[in-house]
Amino acid sequence: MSRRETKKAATRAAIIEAARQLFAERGYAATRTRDIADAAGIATGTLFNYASTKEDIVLMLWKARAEKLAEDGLQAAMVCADPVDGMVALFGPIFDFYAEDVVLGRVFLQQAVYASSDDPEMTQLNEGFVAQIAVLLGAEAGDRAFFAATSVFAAYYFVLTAMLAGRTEPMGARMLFRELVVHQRRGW
Amino acid sequence: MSRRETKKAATRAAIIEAARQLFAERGYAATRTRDIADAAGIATGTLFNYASTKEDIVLMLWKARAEKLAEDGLQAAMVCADPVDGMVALFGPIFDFYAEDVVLGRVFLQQAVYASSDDPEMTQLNEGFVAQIAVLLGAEAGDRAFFAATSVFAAYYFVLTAMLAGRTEPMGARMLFRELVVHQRRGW
DNA sequence: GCTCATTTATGACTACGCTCATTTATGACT
DNA sequence: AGTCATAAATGAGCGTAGTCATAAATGAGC
Repeated sequence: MSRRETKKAATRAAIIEAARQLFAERGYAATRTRDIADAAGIATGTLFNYASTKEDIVLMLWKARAEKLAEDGLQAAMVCADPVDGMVALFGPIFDFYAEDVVLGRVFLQQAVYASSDDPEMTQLNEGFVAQIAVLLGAEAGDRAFFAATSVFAAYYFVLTAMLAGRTEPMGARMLFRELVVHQRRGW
Repeated sequence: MSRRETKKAATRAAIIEAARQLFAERGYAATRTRDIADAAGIATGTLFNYASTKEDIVLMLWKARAEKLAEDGLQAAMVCADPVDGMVALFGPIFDFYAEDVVLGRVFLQQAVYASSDDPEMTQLNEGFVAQIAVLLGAEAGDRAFFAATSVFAAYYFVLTAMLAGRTEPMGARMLFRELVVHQRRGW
C-alpha cells in the first residue's frame, strides 16, 4: 500500500470516527461539518473531498454496518424452518439498527433509496437484497418468489418508515411486519 | 370575512402561485426562497410566517391537489368490479401525479411521511387513506381487510419510491404495482 | 537527488435558508 | 375619532453547508 493510500484510508477512518462520536454526542443537526473536520484533524475543504455532502457522511458511517446486518440476517433467515420466522429474523435486527438513532436513520434511508441511482454499491445492496429474499422464499413460493419477495420488502420499507416517523416502536414494528407477512402468504 | 383574513388568504395564494411557477421554470433547488417572496410581493420574513421551511412550501403547493387525487381515486375505485382494477384506478393517477416533477415529488413525499407526526391534517390523509382502502377490500378480504390494505399501501409506497429514485417510469410503476397486488391477493 | 505531472489539502469565501428586533396594520372598545 | 392590544410584515443579519483558487505532498521517470 502506497503512502497515499495509507493516508487516505487513515483520513477516511478519522472522519468516520469523528462523525460517529459527534453525532452520538450532539445529534445530527447540531453537529457542524466544521466540527467533524476539526475532530478528524483536517480542513473543511478536505472533508468534502471524502464526502460530497453532510448526508453523505451518514452514508459512510452506516454503509459498512448495514452490509454486515444484511449478511447476518440472511444467515439467520436460512436456518429458520418457517419462512415467516425467517423474514422476521432477517428484518427484525434492521428495525433495531435504525431505531438506535431515528434522525440518522432517516438520513441514511433517504440516501440509500435515492442516491442508489448513482452509487453502484448501494444499487447492488438494494437489488441484491430483494433477490436474496426471493431465494429464501423460493422453496415455498416457487416462480412467484420474486413478487412475494418484493411485497415483503415493501412491507419492511413501509413499517420502517412508520417507525422512523415516530408512529411505532421497534417492537411494534416487528409485530406489524410479521402480521403483514403472514397475511401476504395467505392472500386475501 | 375580515380584512385580515382576506389579506392572509390572498398572500397565501400569491405564495402558492409564485412558488408553483418558479419551481416549474427553474426547478426546486434553483429557486431561492427570496425569489418566491419577491414574486409573491412580500418580504422574505413574511414568507416564513406562512411556510416554516422551504420544504413546507412544497407541501402547501401539493396538499390540495393530493387530497383531490385521493378523493377522485377512491371514487374511481368504487365503481370497479375487480378489486385489483380498483387499486390500479386509485393509485395509477397518483404515480402520474408524482412523475410530473420527481424532485418536488421526493420533497413532498418526505414531508407527507415524516411531518405527519406534527401535522394532524397529514396524519388524517395518510391513516384515512389506508382505512378507506380497507373498506374497498372489505367485500373480498373480510376481517383481513386491514392487513390487505396495509400491504397494498406498502406496495404503492415501494413502487412510488422506485419511480422517484429514477428506477422506473410511471407506466412501469403501474404495471409492477398491479402485479404485486395480484400476487398479494393470491398469496404465495 | 531533481523535475514535474498528478493528486490531495487548505481555509477564506460565497450562497442561501432562516431568524428576530423593529415597524406597521388591524379592529375591538370607548 | 382616538386609544390600545394584538397580529402581521419587514429586511438587515446570522449561521452553516459547500466551493474554489492556491498551496503542499506524492511518486514516477531520469
